[in-house]
Parts: sequence; structure tokens; C-alpha cells
Amino acid sequence: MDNLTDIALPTLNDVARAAGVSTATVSRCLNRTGKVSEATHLRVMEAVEALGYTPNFGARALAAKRTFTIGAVVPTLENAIFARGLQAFQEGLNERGYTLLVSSAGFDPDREAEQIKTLLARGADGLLLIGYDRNQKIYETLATRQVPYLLSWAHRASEPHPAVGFDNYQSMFELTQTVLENGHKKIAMISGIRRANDRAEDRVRGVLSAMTQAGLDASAVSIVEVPYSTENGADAFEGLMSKGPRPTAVICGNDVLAAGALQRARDLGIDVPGHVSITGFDDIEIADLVTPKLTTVHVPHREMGFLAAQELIDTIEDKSPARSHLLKSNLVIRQTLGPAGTAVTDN
Amino acid sequence: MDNLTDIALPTLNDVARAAGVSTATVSRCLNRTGKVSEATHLRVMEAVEALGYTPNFGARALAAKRTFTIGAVVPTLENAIFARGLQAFQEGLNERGYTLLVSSAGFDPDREAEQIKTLLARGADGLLLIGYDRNQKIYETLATRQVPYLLSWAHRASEPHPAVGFDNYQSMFELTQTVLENGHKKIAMISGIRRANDRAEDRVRGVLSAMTQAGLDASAVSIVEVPYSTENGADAFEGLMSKGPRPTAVICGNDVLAAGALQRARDLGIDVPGHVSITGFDDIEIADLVTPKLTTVHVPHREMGFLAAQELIDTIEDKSPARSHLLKSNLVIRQTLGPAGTAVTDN
DNA sequence: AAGTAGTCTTAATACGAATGCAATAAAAGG
DNA sequence: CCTTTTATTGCATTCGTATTAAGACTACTT
Repeated sequence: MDNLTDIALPTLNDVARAAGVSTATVSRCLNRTGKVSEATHLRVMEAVEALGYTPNFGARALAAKRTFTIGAVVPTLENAIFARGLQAFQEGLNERGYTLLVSSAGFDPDREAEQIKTLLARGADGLLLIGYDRNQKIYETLATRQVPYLLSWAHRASEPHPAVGFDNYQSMFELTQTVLENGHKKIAMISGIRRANDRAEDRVRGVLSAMTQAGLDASAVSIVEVPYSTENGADAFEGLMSKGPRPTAVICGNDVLAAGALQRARDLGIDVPGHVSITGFDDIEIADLVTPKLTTVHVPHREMGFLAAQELIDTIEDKSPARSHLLKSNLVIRQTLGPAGTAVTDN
Repeated sequence: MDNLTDIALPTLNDVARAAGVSTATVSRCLNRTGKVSEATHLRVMEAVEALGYTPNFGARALAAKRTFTIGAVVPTLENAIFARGLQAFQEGLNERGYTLLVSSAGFDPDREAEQIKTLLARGADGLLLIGYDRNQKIYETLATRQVPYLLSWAHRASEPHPAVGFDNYQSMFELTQTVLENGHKKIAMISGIRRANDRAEDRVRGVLSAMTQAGLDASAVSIVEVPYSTENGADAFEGLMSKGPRPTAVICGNDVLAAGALQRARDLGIDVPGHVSITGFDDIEIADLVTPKLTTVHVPHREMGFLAAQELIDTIEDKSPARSHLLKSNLVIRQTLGPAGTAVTDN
């Protein structure tokens, strides 16, 4: 009666005994590997059911050196765009019998490295990482241990690492072209922190490059760099509007920053897009909910997540090198972008 | 040269050999358990560093029957409110050396049960679950296996399960009282699906109860039940406004539904709060970004996550039964709630 | 009837880390 | 200098599952 206080989980052995077979046979039943007669299979499954047996994950990983687990390290889960991409990724994995292990690194390279190590120690069969920028050592570790990995959320033709993503530079380049076509000449940008973040970096480059190509002075663009948050977007916007000559368009590194900018514009009584145009990037739900609706770049998050899942699993199972895929983003013209100079300058 | 193709990870054994000690000693160094002399400790740590050793998670779990892992199953990660609460929860866990394993069940009870099983098989030392409503069998399994668990996001004095959360019923009751104080009599509600969701259920009860207490006919409240999404919120709102006598206030089950309703109101040219008042629940970022800003109930997500982490770990380590904590939510009066009957009825 | 080719099963071992118990070395006491 | 005591360290076993090589049994061929 005393040892009722520590009921042990049923093990393979228990199932084997209950079914009157060896553990090897039970194992084979559960993994659909090798031949097992119909009758035995049935008997085993009944025992499994009766005992409520669940395989011990640790033991299984130890013995098989496979976990059917994929690890993903994202910068943050607080931005809906990653949460959504991950959702699709997870669906893709589940379809093929894999489980997703997520962790977020808070845009901190050291924490990312740590999380990757943890994921590897947990026996992840493959890894999904966001973007290219990270310590070279991490890539070396991955290569040494022969862990299949895939980068996402970015795609640079010049990089050797396999990636399923879109071109941040090109996307922002095109958005900026559209802004310029609206007659804007004084442009400002609110960017995320570029250090250790190739996506932020590429987006800034896209803006500057479009300026230069249009014959404008790229160095005249005021760039404010802040961590992604609405609060920071709002403050950065206010800063831009309060000192020096006002820009007629503020290009934001993502929708979160843009939403913050828009909110502050409203609070300050600055008309958008009458006085200032604002653009975002990502096309998260919020872009369509704010007033006026945000002009932004739609990122194919679901497609990206799904395709990444397929590609990564293919790599793991075929042991073939992963292939890169370039997906298309597209402009979503809504309401926050308007022609320059239609409003009276109240400065 | 051939076997360079399959480089094995360093094991405890490798470290032991490199440091010239036994595996037992290395293990003790790594776990700060038992006595190890300063000198050996140093030597071992150097070997660990040199080999880039990381303990094998599966093996460790198998031998120690502890994983320092907490599993959490949330309905969805697409709603920012869970993502944020989880963020705080994770921080609380990390502080005490635990790791978080998240999975989302998409509001599907069967998937939730499945995810719980998976988490247990993975050796989670404890579980965080959202709300009370789930199959009794799950609670039985948890009790049998003696897995510490904690519920969150809800708190009902009447339930025996340990929970760190707030009172959904009471919160909505108070919000509704405030709505009624604004003179509203014709109320409608857009709720999430109530089946297998005690939070949604309690929120509806809160509304009806406040009506009754104010001497109004609760059965006159039109309740539309839809899965949480802005799209559904928008459609539900349009439905409410197009048939029958229009309500003067629409109470939404959460901010996502409310944001959708608000968006559709704008698209239909219905003034908020002039013609209709709208309220939300959760107080996610979006509530402050939409125009007009959403009147809602602020949920103490960070406090909840943090406290849940502490409580759960205490339970695991002290093996004492978990204690429940009732946290306070509070009304956030913004702009979408106004007095009833100020606008001309255009119906 | 015996050999043969299969088909199923089992016994035994490996996987990597933790830990109770035994052993050793060093320090203290006499 | 020998006996106790104490501080470290090592040996050997354990955890639960996968898997290989070998054994048992069946059915078939000749």
C-alpha cells in the first residue's frame, strides 16, 4: 500500500510481459519496422492500450539517436509574424510525424547560441534558424555535428547557407521605389537594430539603394535605430517630426514600428498620409486594423513555414544537402502612403 | 579518413578520460552535487570546455528521472496574449534553471490531450495548462502519474485544481456593469466558442449576470459564438448590426474579436462609440493601436506567468501541493465605450 | 522424409549519464 | 608511528528502448 505513492509508468518490458512476447517484438510493432505477424501485432497493441503505455522519450532518443524533433530558434514570439510562420512550420512538421521545439532568443546572439546548444543536446534532428547573421562558430558546430539546418526569413543569393525565405533587400527596394513614385524626396527611416540582424540591415540597404538609383542623396535619409516595439516606433517617430526639417515619408523596418509611429502621429495630430506617409513591413494582422490602414510588404509567412518544413525533413531523411528557395514578397498598398506635398506644411 | 564523416559527440566518458578522472566525478562536477576538490573541478571544466561537451539530454533524463523541463499547452500562439504570458512564464522558469516546452492545441480538446501525453513522454517535470475545461481522464492521468500541474488564465473558487489566474466571470461582470452605467440597455455579445472553454463560458455568464442584477432581461442579449479571429469578429458584428433591432453596445469575448468588430464598424460607416459602443477583453497591444482605442479588461499576463513559474517550481521541488492564486484584472477605459443614445438611430 | 528458404521471435547488448556504495588518500588525533 | 576520521574519487549498476545476430518454427520443394 505504501508504494502506491510512487506508481511507475509502464515500460516496454511491462507491455512485452502482458502480451507474452519479447521487448524486441513490441518495439517493432510500435515502430512499424521489420516483420511482425498480424496476430502478434494485435495482441501487442491491445496490451499497449490496456496499460496506457507511452514510450519514454529519453530512452528512445538514446537508443535510436533519432527524436523526430525539429528545433527552431526565433528572435521573439511577441511579434505575431514569427508566431504565424512557426504555426505553418509546425503544421508542416506534424504532417510528417515530427514535433516542433521552439525557443526565443530575444534578438541576443549569445542567447541564440545557447538555445541552439540546448536544442542539440535535446537531440533535435534538424534546426530552423532565422536569418544569416550569427557567430561563425555556430555554423562550424553545425557542420561538425552534421546537423541539418535551414535558415528562413531571408534569402541572399550570395550566401552559401541553405535558406527558404524572401529577399529583404529587394522587397524594401521595391517598396521605396513606390514611395518615391509618390513624389517623396525627404525620407526618414525607423529601423530595427541592425547589429546581428541581416534582415534589418538588408531592409535599410534597400531603402538607400532605391534612393540612390532615383538620383537622390541617400545620405540625407535620417535613420533611427531602435529595438522593435510600438513604443519605440512611436518615440522614434516623434523624434523625427520634432527636430530638423520634417520628412514627408517615414519608412519603418516592420509593422510593429509602423503601428507605433502611426499611433503617435494620431496623438500629435499629424495627419497620415496627408502630412506624412508611413509604411511598414511584414503585413501582420495589425496592419489591416489600424486607421488608416498600413501600406506594407506582405511576407509569405505561411508558405515559408510550410516549405521550410518540407525541405528540412527531406534533408534529414534523404541526407541530401538542403536546397534554397526564394519566395516572393509583395507590396500591399493600403492607406498610409499618399502623394507628397499635398498637405500644408505646418512646420 | 572515412569515419570523419560521422563525428560522434563527446560523451561524459570522453571528458572523464581527458581530465583523467572517472565519469562519476565529471557528473558530480557538472551537477554541483557531492564534494569535488577545487583542483579536479577546474581540470574537469577545462576538459569540458576543450571538447565542447554538452550533456546528452535523453541520457540524463533517463538516469536522473528529472529533466528540468516544464511543458505548457496553450490554445494558440497566434493571439498575442498567450505569447506574452508565456514569455513571462519562460523568464520565471529560466531564472530557476528550467526550460520551457510549448505547444499549441488550437482550441481542440483532443489535440490538447495528445500534446499533454507527448509532453509527459518527453519527461516534463511539470505542466502548465490553460483553464479548467478538459476531459476528466486527463486529470486522472496527471494524478496517477503524480505530475505537478498548474492551471492558468482562470480562477474559480469552486474548482479543486490549483490555478494561478484571474476571475473571468467577475471581470466581465464588472465590465458589463460599467457598460450598463453608461445607459446601455440593448446589449449584444460576440463570444468565443464556449464548448470546452471555461474562460469563454465565464465571460458570457458575467455579462448575463450583470444584466440580471441590473434588472434587465438577460435573455434578450443576442450572443454570437465564433472562433476567435478578427475576421469572425467583423462578420459577427455585421450580422448583429444588420438584422433585428440594433444593440447600442457590443461586448466582445476578447480584443481580437473586438478589433474585428471595430474594423467592420468603420468599413460600414458606423460610428464608435457614437452609434455603438464596443468592448474587448485581454488588453493586448492592439487595443491601444486601433482607432478609437479599445475599452477592455486588462489581464495581468506578466504577473500571471511569473507567479505560475514560481508556484509550479516550488511544487516540484518541495513536493508540496500547489497553491492557487487569484490575481486581479482591471478595467481599462479608453474610447470605444460611450453613453447610449447620443447618436441618432439610423435604423 | 529431409533439406531449404522464409518468416517470426528472442536474447543480449548498446546508448550516455547519475548515483549508492566501496575504496583510497589525506588529515587529525593519540 | 599507528589508528581514526574525513574528504575525494572510482566501480558498477541502473534507467527504458532499439537493434543485431542468432534461434525456432513454418511451409515448401524435391
